[in-house]
Amino acid sequence: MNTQVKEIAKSYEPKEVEQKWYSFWMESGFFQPSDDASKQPYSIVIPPPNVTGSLHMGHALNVTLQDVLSRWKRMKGFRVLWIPGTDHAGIATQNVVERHLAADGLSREAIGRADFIERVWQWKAQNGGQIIHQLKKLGASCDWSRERFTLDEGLSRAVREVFFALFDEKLIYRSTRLINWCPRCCTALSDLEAEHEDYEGKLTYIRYPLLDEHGYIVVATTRPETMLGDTAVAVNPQDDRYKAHIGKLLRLPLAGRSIPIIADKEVDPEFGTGAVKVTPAHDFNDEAMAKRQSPHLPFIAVIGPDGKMTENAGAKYAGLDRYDCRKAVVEDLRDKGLLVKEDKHSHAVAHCYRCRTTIEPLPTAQWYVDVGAMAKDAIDLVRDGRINIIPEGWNNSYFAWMENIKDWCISRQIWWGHRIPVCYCTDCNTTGGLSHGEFIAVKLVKEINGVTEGTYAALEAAGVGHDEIVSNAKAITIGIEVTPFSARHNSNQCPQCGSTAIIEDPDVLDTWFSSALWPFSTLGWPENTDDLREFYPTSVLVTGFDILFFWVARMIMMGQKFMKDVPFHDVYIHALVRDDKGQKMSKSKGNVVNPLTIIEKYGTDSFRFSLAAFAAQGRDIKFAEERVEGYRHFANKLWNASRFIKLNIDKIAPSGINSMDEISQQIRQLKPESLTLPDRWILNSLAKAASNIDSALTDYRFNDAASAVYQFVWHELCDWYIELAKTSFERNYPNASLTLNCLIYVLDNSLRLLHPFMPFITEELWKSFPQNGDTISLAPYPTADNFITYDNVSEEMSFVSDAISGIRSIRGEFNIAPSKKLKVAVKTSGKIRKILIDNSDFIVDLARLETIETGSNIEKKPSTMTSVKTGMEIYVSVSGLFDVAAELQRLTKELQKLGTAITDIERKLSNMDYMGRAPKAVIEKDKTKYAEMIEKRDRIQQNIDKINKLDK
RNA sequence: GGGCGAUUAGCUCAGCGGUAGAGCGCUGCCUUCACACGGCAGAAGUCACAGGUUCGAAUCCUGUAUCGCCCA
Repeated sequence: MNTQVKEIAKSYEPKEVEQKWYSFWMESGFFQPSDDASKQPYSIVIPPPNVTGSLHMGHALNVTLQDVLSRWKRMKGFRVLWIPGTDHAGIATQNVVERHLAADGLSREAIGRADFIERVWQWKAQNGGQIIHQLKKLGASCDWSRERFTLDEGLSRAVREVFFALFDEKLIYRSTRLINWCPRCCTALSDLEAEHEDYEGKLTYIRYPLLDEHGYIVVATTRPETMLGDTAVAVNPQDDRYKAHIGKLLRLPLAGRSIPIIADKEVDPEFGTGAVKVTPAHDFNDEAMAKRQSPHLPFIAVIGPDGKMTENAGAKYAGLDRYDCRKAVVEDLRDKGLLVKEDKHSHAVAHCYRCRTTIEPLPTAQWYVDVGAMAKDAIDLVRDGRINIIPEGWNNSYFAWMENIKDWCISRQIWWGHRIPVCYCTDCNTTGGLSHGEFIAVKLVKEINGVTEGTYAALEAAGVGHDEIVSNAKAITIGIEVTPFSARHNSNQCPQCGSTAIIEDPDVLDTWFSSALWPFSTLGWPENTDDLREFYPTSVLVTGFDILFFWVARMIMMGQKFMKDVPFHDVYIHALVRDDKGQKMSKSKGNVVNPLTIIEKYGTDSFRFSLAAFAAQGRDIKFAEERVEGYRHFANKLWNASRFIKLNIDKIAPSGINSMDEISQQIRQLKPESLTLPDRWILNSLAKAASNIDSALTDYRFNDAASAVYQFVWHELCDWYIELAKTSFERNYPNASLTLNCLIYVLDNSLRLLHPFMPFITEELWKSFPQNGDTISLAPYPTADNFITYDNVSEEMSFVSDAISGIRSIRGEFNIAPSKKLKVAVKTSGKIRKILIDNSDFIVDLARLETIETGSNIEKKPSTMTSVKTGMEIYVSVSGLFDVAAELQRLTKELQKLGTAITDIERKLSNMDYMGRAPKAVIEKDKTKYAEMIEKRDRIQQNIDKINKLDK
């Protein structure tokens, strides 16, 4: 088949190319897994980006790496399925929509739950597609026909199924204890969602007077306002200062009640005064301490869910914001002479990961998952190597977290999310014999029959009916006394008493609960689908370490629990992308680099290639824009290499060329002697590069793969082979068309090697040559065993390139213009001489020579410059340019360099320990090197002697 | 407080027992018929510091310093 090649522009312009090919790939369905069942499956689920999100550097890196893997495996003949999707991001999305409502003077309470949810869906329909669109801009080869959303019908079903199963096993339970509460989002958070940050605060020292005697005990606290909820002061039982006071009573200042002095071994005598106030309702340590006492200390909550002081704080403080209250308490203590001092004190404070508000630990009833047994299995899976974490340095973090895991708080007091599928009967009685209605607190959106809030029972008594309560409630709080029942079979009727006065649990599940099911819910579970059978477990999960616990650990637990198998075999954990100074990118710092801006400036391929090249294991990425620019140059280089080839097709094969596939066939069948030395050399180099790249990708060494392909394309193909090919073409060698074919073949393979990193430019170039395939994205990926290799080529080529480099060095160091043709004589003999003669055209052209002569009896002539290489002495004569002093300086410097190396190696070789203990191969290598260096040194010395004799 | 990681050329980073590497930047020469988003040549590093293990350490071990992260 003979086909003309299209014209090609002088530089690469990414924009239209990218749009064109992405549409083509999508329309052709190349991203959907092949239906050839004989192919091995390879599957990845995307870490679902937040539906409110827009593309940031972290997504870009994450998605690029997954795309590299997907495209690479697809080309290697796997049935690749990469599932995309987004998560509903409960708190974040709800916050966004609430902000919109606030702008219109509305609130979610004002419009009610059903309306609000409807509005969130509308918002999602309008804005939720942004991140997906941006992933496509990156070139992500996801199967978009399988795109999922954590709140879609199928995934919601999976969530309910898992909930019911765990509930029935009693692994999901409801309990009242301290939780991390965000007073702004007004919801409970899991431990992971409370982020600790160091904060420069104060340590306040307060006197607590003894009740029955004179004197007082001084306690130190970072939160003076919580003293209003103190129910004890604790000291270490070994602390001699306080031993005598244990068991006595104190009068709690401001509040006036009496509280005991207790002993607890966890009290650190070094902290503050060694006596600490105990506020069980507002501090996790104090809660634990309270529960260690027998009987338990009372819990007095003085701060409410809104972050304001409650009635328990006393009339004076009730209603104050917790921070205003802090000031008031300190002032009042000062007035009473009970404030000792305030010291500066740095300590960690927990913040809401969504809104940065300071967390308030509050005792509330929440739903939990008992993760103990699942965590144990999840630890074993990694320990046994059934799941590999790469790089393995993360194993320890994983184990440490898993081994100390606490039960997972999964209920959130928000509206957007998977509603917790349990119900409560308002008519049944508690174990204590009271009506459930007594323990259900309701706030109504409006006044009905004169009431706006109260217990369910009280509202009923006021004549507000069940339906009226439910449809007008803006908040319902279900007491822990009320027995829940699973909504699996029936949510309209109480299974105990048959009553239809049923209240649904008002809370929704933590978004991560649905994310934890992602690897199997996206494949169709709980249906036993073809996808599920085919693609579970998935092959690899690619993610950042920041969600190792949030997400990865929980997927492992849920996958093993419900699929009885790992969710993925490998977990590749990549770095965080920081700014060029190593700072975490954040909006508040204003150092965010927008990936889309970079893409706009440099093209998607350059950007992707940069990210892959940056992705060395076990280290954060400092994003340096100059590197992206460098890789844009690389894209342009590749473009122009293709351009060169095409221009030469017109010259060498004016009637057209065969397809790339046919050329491949032909190259493989060629006899070595029909090819030039450079032809054979580049084919060998290609084989080596392909092997390095493929094995780097196998090990997730993306940066090594990227630099190997860069090195090959630029420094072997472009710098050497294309230059050498020009000789064949310009001198009209009879086998010039074979060299042309070699070039096309090497380019074809280079494009395929590069495709996973730079999908657009490679498709554009590949499709501009005649070939049999529809798309490079399904062309076979080159691996070492695809190639014929030739013996001794690398050594033979090294003599040619040494000669060229030697002459170029002289030209460079003496600033001789490239246009000045040089006369060169090379003293050499035997095999090396033959190689130089056979390839002298290449040397003449690349070193820009007028003449070259070789021989064993060549003698240095006066005023010639010398380069000594292995097996040859090169003499360059340029009349009028010779500078004795400069030449002597140059050679002497080289001699000195060599001298140091020789001394080092002599020391080694004369060291009996080294000779006795080092491996033989190492010694042999050193000996050979030594002999070569000595020989080279002697010849340089001889040349210096000659200059001294001839030119002085 | 516990743990992890980093410290290599001006900058960003590879290398992780056998003679220090890349990209960018820098210097000189060159607008040579693919590419100036280019070519050729060149300069540039006590591999944080101090000990130790080893025939041999940037690489392994111990400690110190600085920076960063995670967990409490």
